[in-house]
Amino acid sequence: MTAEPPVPPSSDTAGEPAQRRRRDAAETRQLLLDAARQRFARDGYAATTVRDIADDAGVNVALISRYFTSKEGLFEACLRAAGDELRRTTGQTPADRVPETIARHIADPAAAGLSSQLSLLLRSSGDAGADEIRRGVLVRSSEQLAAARGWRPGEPGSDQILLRAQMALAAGIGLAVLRSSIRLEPLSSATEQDLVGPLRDLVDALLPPPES
Amino acid sequence: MTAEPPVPPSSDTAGEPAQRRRRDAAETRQLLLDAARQRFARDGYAATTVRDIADDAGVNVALISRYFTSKEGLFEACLRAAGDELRRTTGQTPADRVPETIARHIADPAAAGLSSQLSLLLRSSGDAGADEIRRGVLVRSSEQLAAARGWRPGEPGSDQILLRAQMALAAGIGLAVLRSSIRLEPLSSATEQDLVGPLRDLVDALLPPPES
DNA sequence: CCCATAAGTCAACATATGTTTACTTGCGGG
DNA sequence: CCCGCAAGTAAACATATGTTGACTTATGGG
Repeated sequence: MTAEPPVPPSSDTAGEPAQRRRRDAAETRQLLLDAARQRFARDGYAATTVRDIADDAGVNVALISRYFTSKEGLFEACLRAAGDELRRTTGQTPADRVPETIARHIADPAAAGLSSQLSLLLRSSGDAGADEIRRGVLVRSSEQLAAARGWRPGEPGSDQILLRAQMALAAGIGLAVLRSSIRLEPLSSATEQDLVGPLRDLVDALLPPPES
Repeated sequence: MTAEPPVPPSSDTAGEPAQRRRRDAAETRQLLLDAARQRFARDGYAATTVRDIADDAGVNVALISRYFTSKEGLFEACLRAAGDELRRTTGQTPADRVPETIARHIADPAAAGLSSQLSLLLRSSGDAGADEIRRGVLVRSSEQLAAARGWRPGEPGSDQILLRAQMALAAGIGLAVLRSSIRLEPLSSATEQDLVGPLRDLVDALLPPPES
């Protein structure tokens, strides 16, 4: 029924390869990962069905079990990928550019951006393994942020900074969810320009730059 | 099996009535509401089963359908209750006491506190009706907070304040979830004392008091 | 050119879950 | 005291969902 033939899409618009090789395990895996992250981030773990994900990715449901063992395994893979992505994007940000970086990535209209990675981090599957992974990602991220603002693991008054970094992280995650999942207006349609000012105030108030 | 007889609990410890009348529709309804709010806030809508809720409340599953029509209806009732509770607790807070109030209620060890009401507000059932209710609660709350800091509906530069109030709300919600659902340490075991300082910094930076 | 094998599909199954229907129980007014 | 009716219970049902195993098809080395 309306067989949708292979239709080589005559790549004219897309800058990316776009031409999907017809059978490519690695690419299929990645398609599933991307579709899953979006769904999990937006709707949560339990509300997302494996059939939804497979349909979004344009592949068969059974491949989820094949490539990721289970829905749970796919979720864990998404968390790990979010951890990598987070480390990559915020990794070499100069300490004083943190608010701009967060603002730019959170306001990113492309749904593939950091926004969905952040949202993903507060979704839980109830599974202990996944919870452990997420906790690790969050701890590492907050430590990274705290370190950029003067936190040193052992130092006495230093744990205050870590706590404040986690609060900043919480603010970023809450912001991402209220914007992209809940779609609260006017927050949801605020631009990067609108967000960067308040975000700078927020981060600087929570985490004053090391010396001034 | 192990019939758990009516066991009149010889009210010695509890300050509240505690002595449950054996058949009381209003009380049963409230028990269901409380149990549902806790579950929905902690685990999300889809991950919560009506049997979980009924068991927590100590009543039969069928009563959910009877009193709230459906799981969806119960969820909406929880959202409405959260809206009322939020208006009540933050309603008559003097504008300059906002951070303390938030800190006190978020740090509240009693799980019945504002913390779970806030967490509830980012859980979604996917139903349009529930989404509308939640959006209303969030909008009213942010407007209330914004008004305490100088926002006036029509005024030109005033929408900046509303945006910032929504960011503060997002921060509070993210904080509540990371603390109570995700249990991120050290954030999770931070006391009210630990939180009030950073929270004051956060709110004051985002929403400077009207005139200074 | 062929076919072994990896990549992908299909259909069935077991189970968990929201909801309903018929039944039982205890409370309170007459 | 007693019975009608509200409050509560138990079991069954339909469906949605994660997973599996047998089957089909394209691909690329020999």
